[in-house]
Amino acid sequence: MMMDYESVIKLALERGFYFPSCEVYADAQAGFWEYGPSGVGLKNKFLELWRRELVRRDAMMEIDGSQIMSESVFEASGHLENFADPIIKCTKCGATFRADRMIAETAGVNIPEGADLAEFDKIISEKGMACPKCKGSFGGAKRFNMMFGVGIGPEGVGAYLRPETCQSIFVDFPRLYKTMRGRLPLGVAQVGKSFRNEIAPRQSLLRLREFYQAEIEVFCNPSRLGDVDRFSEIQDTSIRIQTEADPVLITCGQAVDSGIIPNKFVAYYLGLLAEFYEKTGIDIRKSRFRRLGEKEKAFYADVAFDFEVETSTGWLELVACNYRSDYDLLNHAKKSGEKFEVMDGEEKVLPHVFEISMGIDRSLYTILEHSLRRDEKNDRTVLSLRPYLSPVHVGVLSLVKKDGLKEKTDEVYLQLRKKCDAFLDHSGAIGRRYRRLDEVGAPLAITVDHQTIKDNTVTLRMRDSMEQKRVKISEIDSVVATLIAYP
RNA sequence: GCGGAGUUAGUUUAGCCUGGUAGGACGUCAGCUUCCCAAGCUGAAGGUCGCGGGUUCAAAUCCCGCACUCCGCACCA
Repeated sequence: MMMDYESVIKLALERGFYFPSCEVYADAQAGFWEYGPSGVGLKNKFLELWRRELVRRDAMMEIDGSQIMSESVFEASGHLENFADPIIKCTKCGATFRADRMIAETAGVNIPEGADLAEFDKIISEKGMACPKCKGSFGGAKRFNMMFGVGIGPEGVGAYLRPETCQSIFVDFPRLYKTMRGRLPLGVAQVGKSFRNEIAPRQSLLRLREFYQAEIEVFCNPSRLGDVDRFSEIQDTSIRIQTEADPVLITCGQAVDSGIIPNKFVAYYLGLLAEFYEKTGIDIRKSRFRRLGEKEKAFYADVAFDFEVETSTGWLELVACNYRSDYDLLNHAKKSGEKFEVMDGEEKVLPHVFEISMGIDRSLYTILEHSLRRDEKNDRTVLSLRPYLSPVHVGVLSLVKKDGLKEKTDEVYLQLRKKCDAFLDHSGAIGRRYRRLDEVGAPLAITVDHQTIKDNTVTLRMRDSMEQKRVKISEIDSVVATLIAYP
C-alpha cells in the first residue's frame, strides 16, 4: 500500500529525517526545513549514487561554488530582469495579482511580463481596471524578484543568493576548461543550495525557499549533437516520454529515430538519468519525461523535458532538463568581456549547454513516499529503502543483555561500525527493536544470542522478508558489504 | 498574497461552547521478565497549551493582532 503525504511527514518528524527550521521560535519563517540525522544519511547516500551513476560514469568534473554571487552575474544571466513577476496590488483589500495575466484576462491586451512597469500602469488606467474581488483600485505595478538580495561589507554592496547553482558553473567554465584539460563534450556537476523567495512555500520539502540542487551542465559542440560515443550504453534503455499526446514507453534509440527526442546527445543524458532514478527505488513506472510547451519553458530554455514522478500530491517535477543553447555563455561573455569560446578539434566554438537540474529535496521526499509501506500482516511500518541508501545499514542487537551477550554484541558492533552505518541497541523487546529499525529503513539486523557464545554465529535478519539466517561472525563483514553495496 | 480549516508532550488527541490543579493513548527511559518479531508487570521523565497583547481576582478556554501548518487560487526545482 502506498503511503500519503501525511504518513511521510509523520515518519520524517518522528524518525529524524526532516523538520521545520527554527521551530522553537515564533518568528520562524515558512519554506525552511532541516535534515535530521536520518535525513542526512539518506541524502549523502543518494548523492553518492548520483555521483556514481552520472558524474563518474560520464567522467564529469564536480565543483562547489559560492552561494552569494555578484550582481553582474544575474544581469548577464537575465535573472534580474526575468526572474521577477510584475505584480499589482489592490489598495482596498490587499489582494495581489500578476499584472500581465490580469491585463491579458480582463483587458485582452498582451504585455510581455518583462515590459516596462509604466506600460502596465498605462493600460490599467486606460481600461479602468478594478480589483475583481472588491472592485477597489490598483496601486502602481511593482516587480517582485524571487532572488534574495544581500549586502556585502559595511557599504552593503548589492549581491544575491544564487537562485540556481548552475551560474557558478557557467562563470567558472573558462578556467575549468583551460586548467582541467577540458574537451567537448564536458560535463560539470555541482551539488549545493539555491535560494528563491517563493511567495507561498508549502508542503515541506516540495517547495522551499532554501533548497538543494544537484545540477549538471554539459558543454557541447552544437554541430555534433548526433555524435555521441557512448550512446550504445543507453540506446536500449526504456523511458516514458510525454509530448502533447499520451506518454509512450520507448527506448532512447527509438526516441531519437522517431524524432520525439531531437538528438542522440539529449537522449543519452535522459537515458542516464532514467537509469539513475531506477536505482533510487522510486517507482519508475510512475515517471515520465514531459516535453514542455513554449509557454511553460524557463526563459533560457530552447528544448525542455521535465522528469516527473507521480506521488500522493500529484505529479511532481524532480528534474528539469533544459537545452540552454549558448544563452548563458554568450551573455556572460558579453557582460564580462571574457572569452568563452573553445577549440573542438580544428573548430572554434562557443559551446552550447544541456542541463540536468535535479531537485534533491523533492527527490528525497519521493524516495520516502515510494518506499514507505504498511505491512498489515505483521503489524509494522516498513521503509523499504534500497540497502545502499538507508541511513542505517545494519542494527546490531543483543537478544538479551546478560550471560555475556551484551559484551559479545559490543564486539560485533565495534567490528562493523567503521565499515558501514551500524546502530547498536541493547534495550527493549527484540521485536520492538526490529520494528524501529524497519521504520528508519535499515535493511539488515544482526542479533547476538546464546548460540553465538557457543559457535560464534549470529542471526542476520532481512528487513523486507523478515527472514533470518545464521552467519559466522568472521564472515559478517563481507556478507554485509555485499548486501549494502551500490549496484 | 487571497479565501477556508487548524495549532495542547516526540506522535496522536481530550479539555474550549459553560474561565478555577492540563489528562489519556502510543512512543521514550529505567527495572523485572531472559525472551527472535510492537507480549506482560512496575516505575519515571517529558507541556512557554503556536507567539504577543487585552478582558478578568483568575485564561488552554473569552476578545484582538501576528506567525506557522494543511486545503484551494496563482507561481515554481
